[in-house]
Amino acid sequence: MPSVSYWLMKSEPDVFSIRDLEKKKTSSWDGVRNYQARNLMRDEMKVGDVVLFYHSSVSPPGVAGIARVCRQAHPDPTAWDPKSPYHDPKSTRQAPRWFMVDVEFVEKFPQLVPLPLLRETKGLENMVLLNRSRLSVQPVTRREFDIIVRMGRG
DNA sequence: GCCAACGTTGGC
DNA sequence: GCCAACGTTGGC
Repeated sequence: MPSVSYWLMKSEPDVFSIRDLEKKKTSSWDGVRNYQARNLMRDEMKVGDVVLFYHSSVSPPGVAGIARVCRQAHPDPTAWDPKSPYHDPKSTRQAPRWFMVDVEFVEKFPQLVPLPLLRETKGLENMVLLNRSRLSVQPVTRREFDIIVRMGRG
C-alpha cells in the first residue's frame, strides 16, 4: 500500500467553492489547463491522497478545507465541448490533452486560513504556494499539511 | 482595476 | 531553438 501524498488545489470560490463540494459530495476537478498541474494530476495523484482546498481570487485568499482524491486521473471532457470555457480543440478523444482527478469532500475549516497568515507562519517558508504562486495544483509536505490543518481547525 | 509574474505561441 | 509578443493568473 503506497503512502498518502498531500496536495493543494486552487479554485475560485465564485466558480467552485468548498461549500459546493460539500453539497455535491464529490466532483471532477475539471478545467485545469496548465501542463505542470496536469502532469501532477495525471502522473502523481493517487486515490486516497489528501488535498488542501484553496480559495483564490477572493479577499482574502486562503485554505478553506480538505478534500480527498477519490478517482485517479481520466480525460477532462470539457476540453471537447465547444460550448465550455475550457474547450481546447487540440484535445481529442483519441489523444486527450487534459486530465482531471475526482475529489470528495472531507471537511470545511471553521475558518479560512488566510494567505497572509500562511506567509508569516514558521515552517511554511518553502511552500510552493508562497514561492511559485501561479501553479494551481501543487505538492504539499506532510509537515506543511499538518501545520495548516491545525490552524484551520482553530 | 492594476500589474507583476509567469506560461504559451509563433515567427524566424 | 530562441525569444518577443501576447495571454492568464491571482494578489493587492
